[in-house]
Amino acid sequence: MASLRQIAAELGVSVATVSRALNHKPNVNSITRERVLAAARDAGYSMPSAPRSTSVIALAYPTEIVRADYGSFDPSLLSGIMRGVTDKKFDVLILNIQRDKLPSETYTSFFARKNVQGVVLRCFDDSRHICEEIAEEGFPSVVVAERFDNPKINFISTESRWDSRRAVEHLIHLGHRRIALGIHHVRDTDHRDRCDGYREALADHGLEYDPALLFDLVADIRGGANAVRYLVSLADPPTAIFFTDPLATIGALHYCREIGLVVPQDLSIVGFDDSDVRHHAFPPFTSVCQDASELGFEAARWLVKRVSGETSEPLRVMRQTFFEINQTSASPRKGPLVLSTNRGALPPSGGGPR
Amino acid sequence: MASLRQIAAELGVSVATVSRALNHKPNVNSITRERVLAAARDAGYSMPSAPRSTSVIALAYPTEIVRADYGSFDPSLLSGIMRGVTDKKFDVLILNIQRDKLPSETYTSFFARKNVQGVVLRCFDDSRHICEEIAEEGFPSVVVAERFDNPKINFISTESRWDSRRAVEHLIHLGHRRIALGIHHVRDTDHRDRCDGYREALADHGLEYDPALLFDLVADIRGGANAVRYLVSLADPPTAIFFTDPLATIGALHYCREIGLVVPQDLSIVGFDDSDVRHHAFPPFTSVCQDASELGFEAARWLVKRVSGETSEPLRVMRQTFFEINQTSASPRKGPLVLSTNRGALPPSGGGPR
DNA sequence: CGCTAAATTGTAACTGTTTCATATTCCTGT
DNA sequence: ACAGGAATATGAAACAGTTACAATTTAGCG
Repeated sequence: MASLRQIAAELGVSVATVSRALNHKPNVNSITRERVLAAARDAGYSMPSAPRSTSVIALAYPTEIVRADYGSFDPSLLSGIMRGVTDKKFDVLILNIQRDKLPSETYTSFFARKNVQGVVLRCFDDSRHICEEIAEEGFPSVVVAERFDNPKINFISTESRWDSRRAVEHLIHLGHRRIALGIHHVRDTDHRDRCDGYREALADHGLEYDPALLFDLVADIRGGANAVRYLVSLADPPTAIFFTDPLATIGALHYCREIGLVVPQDLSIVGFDDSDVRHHAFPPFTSVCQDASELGFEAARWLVKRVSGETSEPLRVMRQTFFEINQTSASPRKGPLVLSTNRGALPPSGGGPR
Repeated sequence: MASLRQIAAELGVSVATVSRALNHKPNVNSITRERVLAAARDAGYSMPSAPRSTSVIALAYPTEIVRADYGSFDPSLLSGIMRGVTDKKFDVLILNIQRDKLPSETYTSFFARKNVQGVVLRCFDDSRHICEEIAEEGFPSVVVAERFDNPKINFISTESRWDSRRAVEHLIHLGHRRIALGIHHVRDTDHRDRCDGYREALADHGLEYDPALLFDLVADIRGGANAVRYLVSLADPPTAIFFTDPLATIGALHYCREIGLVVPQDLSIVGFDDSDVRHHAFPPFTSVCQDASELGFEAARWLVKRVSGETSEPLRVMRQTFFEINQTSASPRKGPLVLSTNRGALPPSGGGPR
C-alpha cells in the first residue's frame, strides 16, 4: 500500500530518514521519528515481511520465559503447538515480549520485526493488558489458558471452577470437614476460579471458610512439601488438601511419605494435572485434570488457519476440566494425626500461609 | 561480497533469473538453476540476512519434532537453551529439517532462509551425516548428546558408559547374577555406550551375557511396563533390571506395583534420569543421571558466543554422568519370584525382546 | 559572535524482488 | 512433418528498502 517514498513525500523528508525512523536506528531526531511513525501508522504502512518465504508463529511470554520443568504446563503446551503447526509447515519461535520489545514500536511491528505472522500468548493478571493491546492492533493472536470478555480477543482456556468445586465436594462427601487449599501464587483468572470453586463447595455445605487453611505456594516440589509441613503443624490441622498444581501435588505426596503420613488414610490429597502426571505419581492421585497439549494444539491449529487466511472466525473457546478419582482420597481417619519417627528435613524456601 | 548482478553478469543471465534460482522459485530451467547455484556457491554468495535485526538460533530436529512429554530429555534441553540465550537476547526457533529443507538448497541457505544464525542439533544414528554436512559447510552449529571424531563438529554430550557399568556393578555387588537391560530403541552412540557399559560389567565379573535379558523398549511408561512383564515371565527371570530411560523406569516401577512385585525386595531397578525425575518417582530410584538442561545451557551459551563472534574456539565437550543410589536397588531375595493376586492388565503395544 | 564537533538529514548508489512482455520449448492433432 | 497453442523460461525495467557519504543543521563553548 503505502511506500517509504510516499510517506517521505508526504512529510517532506527523505526516504532515508523514514527508513531509519521506522527501523529504530539511532541518529534520528525524536520529533521527526514521531512524525514518521505517526504517518506510517495513518497510512497503514506495514514493514515488508522478510523476502524469505517462511511461515512462523511465536509462542510469546509476557515476561519470564518458558519453565520446562517436569510435569509443568508449558512443555505440554509447546508439544501441542508443535503438533498443531506441522500440517501447514509453520515453525515456532519462542519470544519474550518484555525482554525484546522496544518501547517505540507497536506490537505489530515488534512481531513483524521478529518475522512472525501470528502469536500464541501466555498471559497472567499483570499482562492481560498486553493481550488486549495486541488484539486491538488486529495482529493475529490467541491467548492460551486465560479468558476475556473483550470480544476482540481470541482465547482458548479451560474452565476449572466447576471441577475444583466437585473435587472439594468429593472430599466433603467422604466426610472431610477441614479441607485446605494449596494454591500457587500465579495470579490469573484460572487460579481465582479454582479458589472460587473451593470456597463455593465449602459454602454450599455449610462449612466455614478458614483463611488459615489457605496456603500460598510456589508451584514446585518444595512448594507442595512446605504446604503439608505448615498445614499439619496447625493446632487444628486439615484432613484433606486440594492442590492446584501438579508439581506441588507430587511434592506433597513425597513429603507425606517422608514424615510418615499415609495418604489417603491419614491425609487426603486432591491435585491438579495438566497432562498425565497423576498416573506417574505414587499413589496415582485424585485430580482435576486438563490437557495442556490439546490446548496448544487447538490454539496453534486455529492460529495457523487464521494466518493463512483460511478462517476469519474468532476463537473463543472454553474447554472443561474433568475430575478423576484415584488413590489419594478417602474418608478421614478418626482421632488425631500421628506422625512416624522422622519429621523430614525442612525443605528450604517456597511460599507460606497467606 | 558477490552480488546478484555480478553472478548474473558472470553467467550471462539476468538478475531476475539469478534471484529466482536462488530463491527456489518455479519457472527456472533446472540446468540454469544448477549453474546459478554453483556460481553462487563459488562466489561465496550468501543470501542477505533479513533486514530486521533479530538474533535467533534454532533447535533443529533431523526428523520428528520435539517430544515434550513429561520427564523426557527434550523439554529439559529446551529449558536450558532458553536460559542460555537470555543474556544475549537471542530467540529460539524450533525447526524440523526433514520437513522443511528443500533438496536443492544447502544447509547454510536453509538456515539463512529460516533467518537463524546458529543451530543446536539433536542427532541420532541415521542423521549423523546431517550434522557432518552442516559442520562441513561451516555453519555455526553444535550437536547435543552425541559425540563425533570429526574435529569440525562441535558437540556437547555426556559420557554414560562408565556409570552404566558402575550401575550394573552395583547390582552385581549386591548379589545379582541375572541382570536385564531395558534399552530403548533410539540408536545413537549414547545408547550404545550404555549397552557397552552393561556388557563390560557383566564380562568383568565373569557373568554370562544372555541376549534373552535384553529388552528393546519404547521410551515411555508402557515401554517400561512391557519390559517388566516380559522379563518376569521368563523361565529364568532376572532379579534386577537396568533401564536407560527415565519414563521407562517409572513405567516399570508402576507395573511392578500393579502385579505385586515389591521393589527392591523382589526386583531391583536401576534407571536413568535426564533431570530430577528420579526424586519425583516412588520409590526414588537408583539411577545413572545427567542434566539435560545444563547440556542445553552450555550448548546455547557457546553457540551464542560463536555467532556473536566472541569466540572461535571449537566446543568439544564430554560431561560425565553421575551414579546415584536411591531406594530401588537391594540384594536379591532368595527363592523364586512370587507375584500377588492381580497380574495387571497388559499394556498395549510398545517394544519387545530383541 | 565565531568556531568546532556532534547530530541530523538528503543524495545517490546499492541490494534483491517482481511485473510484464518476450522468447523458447513442448505437446497435440492433423 | 507441421501449424497452433499452451506452458515454460528469460530479460528489461520499475520497484522495494537500506546505507555510505556528503551536506547541512544544531549545540556547545570560549
